[in-house]
Amino acid sequence: MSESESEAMLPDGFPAGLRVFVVDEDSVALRMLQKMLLQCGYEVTTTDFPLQALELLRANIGNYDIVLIDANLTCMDGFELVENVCREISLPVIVLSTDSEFKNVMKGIKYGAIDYLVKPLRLEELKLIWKHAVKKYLNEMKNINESSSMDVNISHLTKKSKDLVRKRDAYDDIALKDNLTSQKRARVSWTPELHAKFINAVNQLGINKAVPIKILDIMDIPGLTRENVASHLQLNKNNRKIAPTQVHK
DNA sequence: CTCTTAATAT
DNA sequence: CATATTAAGA
Repeated sequence: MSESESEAMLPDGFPAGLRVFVVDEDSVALRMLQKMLLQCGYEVTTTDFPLQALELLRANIGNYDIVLIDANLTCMDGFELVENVCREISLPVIVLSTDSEFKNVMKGIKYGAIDYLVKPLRLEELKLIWKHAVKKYLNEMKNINESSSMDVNISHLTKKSKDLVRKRDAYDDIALKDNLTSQKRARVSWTPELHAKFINAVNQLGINKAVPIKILDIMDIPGLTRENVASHLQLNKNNRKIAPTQVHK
C-alpha cells in the first residue's frame, strides 16, 4: 500500500520468465498480445495457425507454463481446441475472446479453461496470469500423492511458488480481487440436464454394468471426473434405499 | 487398479 | 444442504 507509482515497472520478484504459449488467428492481435506479454517479462511463443497449436504443444511438453487461446477462430472451433488442449496437456489454459456473453464465458470454463479474458486485454490482466500457473501447480502437488510423473517443468515454478507465497501480501490488493474464474476445480453442479445425462448413461449401460468409469465415458462431459460420477452414483443409490422419512435432528 | 460403502469433511 | 474426499474391504 505504500507504492503506487511504478505501473509499467515490474515489482521486485515479479515472476518474469513465465513461459506463455499463445494461439490467435489474428496475427495483428497476436503481435499486440506478444508485446504486452513481453512487457510483463514473460517468455512468449506464438502461433497464428490454430490447427497446429495442439501439435506444437504436444511436441513441447514441459516447455510452457501456461496457454492462451483466442476462441474466435474461423479455421476450427476454438472451444474444441481449448478442450483438447486441456485434456491432453496438463497446463492452465486461458480463453481469449471479444465476446463477453456470460454463456460464452461459461463455455470456455466448461471446456476446461482456467480463466476467460475479454478482449481488449489490459496489461494488468496479463500481469496476473502467472497466478494460474502457480495455482495449478500447487493443486497438482496436493492431488498427486506420490506420483513421480511431475517433470522438470515444475521445478521452474517451484522456486517461484515459495517466493510468491511469501510475497503474497504485496500483491494482495490486485491479486486477491481478480477471482473471477480461478480457484480450485469448481464443484460439479448436478443440474437437471447433467443429471439427465447421468441417468441416460446408467440406463444405457444397464443397472449392473453402470460403473463410474463407463458412465463417465458415455456422458462425455469435459472436466467431469470419475470421482464426481462415483459420488453422484452413490448418492442416488442411497436415496433409493431410504427414500421417504428420514430420522434426523 | 477400480468399485462400493460408509463416514467424514468442505 | 450438496458434493467431495477418504478409508477399507471386495
